[in-house]
Amino acid sequence: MSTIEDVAKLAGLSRTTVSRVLNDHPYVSDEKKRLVQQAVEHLGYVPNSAARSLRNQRTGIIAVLIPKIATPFFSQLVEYLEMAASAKNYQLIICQTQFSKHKERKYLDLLKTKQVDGVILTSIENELSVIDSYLHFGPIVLCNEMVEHAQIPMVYMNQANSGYLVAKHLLERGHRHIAYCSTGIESDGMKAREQGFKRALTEAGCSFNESAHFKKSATVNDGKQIFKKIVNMKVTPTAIFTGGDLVAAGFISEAIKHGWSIPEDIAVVGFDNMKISELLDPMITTVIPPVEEMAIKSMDVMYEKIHTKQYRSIEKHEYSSKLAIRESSMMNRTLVATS
Amino acid sequence: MSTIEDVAKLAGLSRTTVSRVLNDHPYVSDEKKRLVQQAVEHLGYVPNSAARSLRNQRTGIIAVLIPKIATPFFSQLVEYLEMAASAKNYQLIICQTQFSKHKERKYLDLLKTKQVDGVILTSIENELSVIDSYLHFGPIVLCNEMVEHAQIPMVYMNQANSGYLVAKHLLERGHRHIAYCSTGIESDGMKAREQGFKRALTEAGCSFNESAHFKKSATVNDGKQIFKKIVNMKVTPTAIFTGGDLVAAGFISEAIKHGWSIPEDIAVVGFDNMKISELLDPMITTVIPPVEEMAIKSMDVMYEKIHTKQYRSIEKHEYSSKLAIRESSMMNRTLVATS
DNA sequence: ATGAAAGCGCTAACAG
DNA sequence: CTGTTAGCGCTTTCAT
Repeated sequence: MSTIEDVAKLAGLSRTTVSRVLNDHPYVSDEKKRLVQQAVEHLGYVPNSAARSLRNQRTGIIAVLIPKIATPFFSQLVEYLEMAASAKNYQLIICQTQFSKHKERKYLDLLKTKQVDGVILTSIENELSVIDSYLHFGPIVLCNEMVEHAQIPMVYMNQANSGYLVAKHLLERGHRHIAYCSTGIESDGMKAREQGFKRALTEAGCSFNESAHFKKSATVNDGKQIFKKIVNMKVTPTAIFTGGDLVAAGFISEAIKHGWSIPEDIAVVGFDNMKISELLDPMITTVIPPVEEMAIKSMDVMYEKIHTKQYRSIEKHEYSSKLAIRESSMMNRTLVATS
Repeated sequence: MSTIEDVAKLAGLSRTTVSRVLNDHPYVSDEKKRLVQQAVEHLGYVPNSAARSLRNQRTGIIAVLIPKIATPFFSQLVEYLEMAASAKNYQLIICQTQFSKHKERKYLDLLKTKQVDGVILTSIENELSVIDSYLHFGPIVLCNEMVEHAQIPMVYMNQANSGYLVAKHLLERGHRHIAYCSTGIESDGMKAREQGFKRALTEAGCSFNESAHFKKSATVNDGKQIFKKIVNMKVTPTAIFTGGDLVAAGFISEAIKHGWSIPEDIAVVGFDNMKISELLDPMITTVIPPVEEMAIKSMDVMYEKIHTKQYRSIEKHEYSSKLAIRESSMMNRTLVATS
């Protein structure tokens, strides 16, 4: 492996000049430039990045902390994050926290050891104060998370609006009795989604029945269980917002197994726009989160933070999701008063 | 940010001793050890990894090259790779090649610049000779790819066996006319899958009809198209191996739309064990690739290569997939002679 | 058991 | 426009 010294010798120049050529500095004569390029070519020289990192105090690497990469939503997010990073000549280190406080802290330490120039958090396991304390060592950007008063730049989807959109859509189709499922994640974002949902109901003069509020639903199986509960309700809802496509899929599959028709017997709306939502029969109406926008913005913000070195700031970058209206909710219901 | 020098000063010792304590070297008195630990604690000192990398000529980072991370199979693979890396105290850099030769080469350069200690390739875009030339700069492990005579360690699934398993299963159910779909990827692995599939047929004295061979099928839509073609065949197959769950899903969805019953009218077998295969009605019989085993082995091999520094070697580590028999093929067909 | 000193490979003052 | 020199933070001979 040849070093800059070897190149300098071969070209009959100093390391400085070689370095200048390599880094496109001005004030180098075209002749020496050529000389250097030839020597570089000849030796197959490539600069050593550890030496560069040490000298420049930057690594060109950003860590992305994720609960589990195989979750469709997150792998999607990572895909866009990687593209955005690549466009800015950054590498991405993937860190799976597995929902562990300890792992999250361990990975945040990458900031202290200067192994990365910044950290993107896509979920938060530790107390805000813990996260906040790391801001001393480098930039952190919250992507897909929002914490009310944190002095950390945040990029997230407008969950209140998402919830509102779904409710509005169902109300417009004549539904007055709509079930709601929470994901079990108790973030500010999830609270906002619920509030947005309820606000739409209130505005429509429609009350929300807490008995139709299902908590901690995230999996296919949860969806199946919810159907079983709904079957036994005295007043069954005419629509359900499952909060996730997997839950919706499980719910629908169980419903069909029991001879129900979707959306005739009950309309279903999911969340995430997973591939599966287009493959089931009926295709599932779902919320499309602004994944690409969030990824690009997060990287932009990160880039800016790295360069201005101002890490602590209250910045909220909000993006709106869209509703993909598909078969599972595609039917107008004759208005019927339900208490 | 404090350095080892600061720690040394505060503890009233030399950098050497501090370094010895930090790296668990022998021959340090317990007293000085304590002194160092106190100083480290007091200053919140953490070693700088760029300096370490430069000095030790190792980064503790491994690059994983992947076409697209959001592909379920790959995100699954990355999940396990990250866990295996983490267990060995390595970080993973994610590189999406987007099927581009150029990007693949660019990322392989990470080996030259010594930004990573090794590269795991999960697909191959460039000529073998190109890849091979990088072995000069560091270890490369092929994970999920197999190239006949390459002197690069390989970890992969036994595709011949996978194809054989599927054909055997369908033959046992009485099928004599089975359609086959190729993925469009022309790797040795894919060829082996096809050969294994055909071998089972031959062994059963059953001939394969090339008119029932569909090429380049990878997406849901491809599956739908294939159904349309099958409908119009003079002799329709009684079973189809779609080579992928998405293709299977598309095929089934289109078939049902046309009033066909699965598996009664045609049995369907997919590949990959994607979540969707369990959610459709009927649930899809599919091949479960040994993802976790491959990930763990790849990391083991990588670890060994890094430490022995013997990068070029012919090593084939083969793992077998399993067949998840589900509804889409769960039916015996009365034996009927077909030409 | 401990320390002094060299050096990993690179870049940026500074001087000319 | 070009070269000399110092130093980023760490580990490891080599002495003692």
